[in-house]
Amino acid sequence: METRAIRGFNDILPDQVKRWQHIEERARTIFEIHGYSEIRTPVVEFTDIFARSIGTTTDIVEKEMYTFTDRDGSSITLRPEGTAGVVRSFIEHNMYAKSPISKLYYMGMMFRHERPQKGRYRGFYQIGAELFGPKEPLADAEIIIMLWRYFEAIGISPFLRPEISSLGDENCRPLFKRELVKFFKPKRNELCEDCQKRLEQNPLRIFDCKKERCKEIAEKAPSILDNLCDECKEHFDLVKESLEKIGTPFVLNPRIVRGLDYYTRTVFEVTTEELGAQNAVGAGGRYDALVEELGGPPTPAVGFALGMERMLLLHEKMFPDGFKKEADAFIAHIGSEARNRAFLLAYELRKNGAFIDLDYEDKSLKSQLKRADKLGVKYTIIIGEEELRRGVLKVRDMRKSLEEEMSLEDVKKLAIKLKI
RNA sequence: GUGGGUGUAGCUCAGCUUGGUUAGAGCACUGGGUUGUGGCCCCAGAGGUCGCCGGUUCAAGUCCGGUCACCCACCCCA
Repeated sequence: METRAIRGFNDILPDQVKRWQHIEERARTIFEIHGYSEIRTPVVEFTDIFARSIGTTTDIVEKEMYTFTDRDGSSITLRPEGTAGVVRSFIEHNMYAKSPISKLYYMGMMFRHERPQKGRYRGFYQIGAELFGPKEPLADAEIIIMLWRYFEAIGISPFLRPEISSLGDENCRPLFKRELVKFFKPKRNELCEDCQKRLEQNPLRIFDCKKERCKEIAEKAPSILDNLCDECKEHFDLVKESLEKIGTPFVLNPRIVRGLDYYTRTVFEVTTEELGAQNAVGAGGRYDALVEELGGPPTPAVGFALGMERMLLLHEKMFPDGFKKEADAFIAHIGSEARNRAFLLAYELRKNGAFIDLDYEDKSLKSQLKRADKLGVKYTIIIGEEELRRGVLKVRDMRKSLEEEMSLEDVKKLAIKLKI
């Protein structure tokens, strides 16, 4: 048996974790000032929850889910995305009865059995937000504005292209689909094999095809944005207007097709050129029918999900220098008596909130200073036998190579010096 | 699920074309040069199932077959 992680699942090692924490911490602060609260839902749900929300004919449900039979015979699935579980929780805890509006965000691991490649893993992390209750376009706008604000806050917005569109509602979308079929039918034989299938099942997806010929044909196809019903058009116009007022950038892309079936009206996608084929960093939209479909009361909603690993790749590009918390000081000691005293001092300083490290064994002063240097500390405290006798310690400024003696007992004064 | 590329030290890689002593380099690590002072430099040391299995051969890191893993792309998506 080889000792290794399961294919497509990665360890996030200490060197990387600081960056992860930074991205997560920024999400928390930005989302919370917009009124969102974190929710943590289980990583497994009954399979049915995902099948009903994501759509039974999507690739995710058809061939990418980690589905198991539980001991009682029920079918359970590792969550392939976050919205379904949040919606389930929203319904189960009657959140709609407690408040007309619920604003929730989540972060955590998702699971899809896909072939791994750059920016795509079987176990991956998403950060997402969901806004339940308001049907007004201001809600769509706010969530997109918050999303963009977040990208700016973590510094990756220069890499990103925000695109928005509308998919219409139950009135105009079916009509548009019929229009599309009417347009593509005569050119059926020129389309690739996949697109011929899409023409039957979900003609909107032809817009997703990467084949040159299909793209060429699709270019002349009618645009959903010209075929919205009056209500949807007004809604979309108001979303755009609000974004413009705030100054949140966006470009119209009437060819956005989401991979999940539940979206209605506003949809958006944030893409990048920097990541190769997996170019979607975040995406979302409105899903006014999902809560009701999963057994809740009719509740309009809008939300998004972001790919952590993809944001991280961009963040590394933007800020290549590692994110490392540097120790405030290192304590070097000479002799076993000094070592015990150093251990005690470390404890006292840490009680004062300082980040202190030291060696546990008796090593040469040279090697201890070497380690202090590697840690990048500003100060090294030296306690030798001689210092111990005189009740002092040396504080060495590693940058300036200057040393200063201080009392071994006056920890407060020492702490103040270290935290300059 | 399909195609291509790559697997040699902790990391980045050379060696493979043309098989031949104890498989190398740089970085990192440990010790020393300084009996108590880091970085730069010098010296020494430690560290390897050459992904795995099989075949060819007197002899395989090197050639052949298979297999697994990783990466990239298709597909799909965050």
